[in-house]
Amino acid sequence: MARYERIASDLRDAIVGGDYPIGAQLPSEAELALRYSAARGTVRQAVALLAAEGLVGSRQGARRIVLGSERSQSFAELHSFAQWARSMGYRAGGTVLSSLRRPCSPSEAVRLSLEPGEEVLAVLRLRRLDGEPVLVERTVYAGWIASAVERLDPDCESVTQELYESVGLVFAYGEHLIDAVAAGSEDARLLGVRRGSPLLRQRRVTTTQEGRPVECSDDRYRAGSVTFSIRNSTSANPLVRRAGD
Amino acid sequence: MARYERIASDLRDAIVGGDYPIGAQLPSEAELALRYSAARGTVRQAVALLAAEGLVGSRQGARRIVLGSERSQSFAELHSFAQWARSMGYRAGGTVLSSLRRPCSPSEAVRLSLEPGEEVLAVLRLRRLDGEPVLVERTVYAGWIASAVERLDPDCESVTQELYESVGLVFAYGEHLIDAVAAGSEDARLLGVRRGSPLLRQRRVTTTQEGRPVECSDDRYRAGSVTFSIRNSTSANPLVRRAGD
DNA sequence: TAGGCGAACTTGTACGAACAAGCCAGAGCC
DNA sequence: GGCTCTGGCTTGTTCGTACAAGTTCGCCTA
Repeated sequence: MARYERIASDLRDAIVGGDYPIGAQLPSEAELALRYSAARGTVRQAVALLAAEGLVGSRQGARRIVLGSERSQSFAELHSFAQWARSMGYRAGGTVLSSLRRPCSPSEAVRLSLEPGEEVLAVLRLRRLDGEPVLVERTVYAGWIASAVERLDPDCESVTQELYESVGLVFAYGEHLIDAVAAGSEDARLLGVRRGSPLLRQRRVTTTQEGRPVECSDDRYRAGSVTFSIRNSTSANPLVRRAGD
Repeated sequence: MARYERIASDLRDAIVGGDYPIGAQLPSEAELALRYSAARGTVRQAVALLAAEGLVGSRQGARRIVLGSERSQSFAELHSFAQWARSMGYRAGGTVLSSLRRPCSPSEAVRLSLEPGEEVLAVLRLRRLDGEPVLVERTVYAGWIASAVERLDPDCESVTQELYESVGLVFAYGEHLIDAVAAGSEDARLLGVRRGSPLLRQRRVTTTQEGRPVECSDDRYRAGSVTFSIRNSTSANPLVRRAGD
């Protein structure tokens, strides 16, 4: 673990633990540098990490202040339903309802950087939280990873983890589009809600470390089961609003 | 404008302009440093900015790669409906439907760091995009800013901008919770949809530069009108999934 | 031909220094 | 008392250096 990560982790623990309540000031960079026997640049890397997490805010000339005290977790939680569920203390379940190879559609070709008509694997999964169905996942995998996906246990808990362990595949980058839609008849039947009732939809495309697209997915959460959360500031902010499509 | 911001802006333009298509490699830090006559550290700050925006990805040892080419805009866009609409080329409209001083509820007291029962200003606004109603905004302002809000034009386009110009108030930090809900009867009437139809809800709390809460709001978008978008990576990611509440 | 090895390249981490720019509180003035 | 102004503190920006760690690709060998 890098030095700046250690410092960041230390400060994060102090904030989460209440040593620095919301609104309080953090020690100055100079003082932290002294305390950890590190250069000021290293301390700055540490607090930049906390700022990116939305835990602290900073303005030139003034001491850094604590904005929040909730631990926010990383990419894995957003990408992997199972890992998120586990970290929250829930029991995640899942079932593959269908799995089918077919030629990709034009829009899938664009999103997955494939040739038109190239073969993809379409999988429909129902995910459960403590036994309750909360998520319908319609995922399309690029052909080159299809066979590894097909070898997975249909009731496999964490697809992400299994793919890492079996073929060393790492999901590294993702783009996510979030909006609300009405439940279709299949959604309604699977989630146990009425047709037309509100669902939170997350469409995503995930790529490897090299930037190669692996899968795109249309995930629909039962209303009330999941909320997305983000902290931002004038300087840093990755979440953007878009016109509907 | 700082040097690293100039470099970042330059690279961003090149990416958005197609000089570096998705999947392409960026020049090495050393080469960029040479090209811009800057130290490597400065170049690193620049590309870190692009990485935070999700435009490029990076791994130790390998060249940085381009992940996306869409310009993502900042905090202002997420916070201010009018500024976002303008940047997208839409005409934003808005009307204050009601404005009322009342004691704050217990939950509002917590979110706005107020004493229980302290006075707040509750405002109901309907927002339009090119004339079409797309957003119902239920905002609660802390008492200390209430009179400035009441002085605003009821049809004022950008509350954020007006408050900055009239009292110098800057919205600096925000926390946002995003989920889906069914339209209530008031929502349905105002947005022209059926009761129970899906809405995208964004609940937010905004604070000043000093970390002092200014307002909290419950915004509901008509389904299909707006999508939230985020890019993330294994290393940087502020958007998290939460259990429903 | 397939596989392994290594050298060159590239990004990550850390240090130290200097100056710029903004904030804040206390001193001093009206 | 209230206002202004200044000096010290704190964060922001930039430079330069050095080494660590990971990737890539060509070369050599079996």
